[in-house]
Amino acid sequence: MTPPATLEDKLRPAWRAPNASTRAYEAISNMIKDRQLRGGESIVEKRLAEQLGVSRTPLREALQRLEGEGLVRKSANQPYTVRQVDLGDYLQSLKVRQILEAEAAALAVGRIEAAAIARARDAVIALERLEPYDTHAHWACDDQVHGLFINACGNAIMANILFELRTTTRLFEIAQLADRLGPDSREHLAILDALAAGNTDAARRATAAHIRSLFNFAIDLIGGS
Amino acid sequence: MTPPATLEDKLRPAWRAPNASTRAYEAISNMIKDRQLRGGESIVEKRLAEQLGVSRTPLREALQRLEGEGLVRKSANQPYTVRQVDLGDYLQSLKVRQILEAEAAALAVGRIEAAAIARARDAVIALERLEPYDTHAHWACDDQVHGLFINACGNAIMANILFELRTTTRLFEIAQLADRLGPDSREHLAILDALAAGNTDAARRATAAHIRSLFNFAIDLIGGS
DNA sequence: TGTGCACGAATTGTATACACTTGGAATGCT
DNA sequence: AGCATTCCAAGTGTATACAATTCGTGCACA
Repeated sequence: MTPPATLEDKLRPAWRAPNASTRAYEAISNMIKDRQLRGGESIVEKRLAEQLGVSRTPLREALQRLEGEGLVRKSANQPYTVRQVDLGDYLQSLKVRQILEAEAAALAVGRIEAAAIARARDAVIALERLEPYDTHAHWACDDQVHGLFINACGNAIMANILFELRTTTRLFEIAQLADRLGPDSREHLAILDALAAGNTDAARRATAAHIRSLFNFAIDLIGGS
Repeated sequence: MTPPATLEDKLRPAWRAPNASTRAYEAISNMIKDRQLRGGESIVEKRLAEQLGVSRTPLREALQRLEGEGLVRKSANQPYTVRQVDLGDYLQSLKVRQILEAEAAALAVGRIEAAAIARARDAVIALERLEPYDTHAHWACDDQVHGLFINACGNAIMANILFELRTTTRLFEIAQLADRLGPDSREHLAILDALAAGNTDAARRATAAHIRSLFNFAIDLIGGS
């Protein structure tokens, strides 16, 4: 019954219908990032499986992958729970990011096309002018800027670690994210400037300063409330 | 049929017979670290499941956990393969370790009991005098020294990342590990000295130097062969 | 009323059957 | 011979049935 290899088949070498466990993985990952599943919430396998239209087997595979990435947690004979990133976790993650991302930015100097930097700069400016403010766009812009030098740092191991760290820091429930629009934009532009100028040390400093700024913002927010 | 909670039950709150997937996980993890499963080797699920006395379901759970830790890899519809850490991966991991572990050592200063440092020092010296040389003991000593400050750095996120990085660097097939006995011992003692002296900067420098030494050792080994 | 225990529904853990995919050997064609 | 095609065996992906565990509920008893 398998149809002979048609032109179409050869045109999509990578896409191919993703299997059930991958579908579940992506769906749950998005549900967590979009806060449809909130931190601390426990996941009932049968219910979620039916909701996603897969059986429990691929669902559990997806959850295990997510556990490896730190998005959910589990202990024996207990249900999976969506990871709750508390202030302590958040600050610790930021500390590691400060160290590693600063170095990634330094390593990326001279390895990024000028056009890519320009595009990121445009995205930052567009975000600032976007009306009304949009959380999703904020994250997307953040991804573009940070991804720019993280992926160009030439160290895939470092890039992977930073990818996961950024995923979990994003889980931290930050109510006043909109207040970060101004600082983020300014600091992102400073990083992009340093990268464009080919200044290794400035890139390192600007990135460290940006993350230190996030750190202080969180402390002020909690401490001052 | 459940027997009433006996004294024994209350005495072992944490041990409890581990479930099948945990057993499989630990068994496979050890098989990989002991090189019973060699890098690049592909894993046939049914065969390994029977070998371990579990069904494929918990076996696959174990493999997924191991994939999250980077010990095995997999692409769709392909068998799991034991991760082969090539020179590039090894050097990249070391680069990240150099940055992070140096910082962990610095953070750990003043947070470790003097007795624990003394014990680690004894272990280093005992290893050097051990006759005949034993690979397993070498790793155990390495774990003790590095674990000492990694676990004391006060940042669980950083500690986890370093734990996994150390696991994968250990996978790199280094034939001449015995040749590292001298340098490792010397450098480990330097780190312990700095920790004992409460010298933050010295701890950072000694740790960075140690990992740089591993880096150069690998390059010389490959380049000079 | 409070405490402990037993029972049971709900949920997680495991085994197994079966569907789908892959890789390769055998086959046929040019 | 060389190349493409077909088919089969081996292996991975998924569903589902069942076993084991957990946790709440209600009862018994002090």
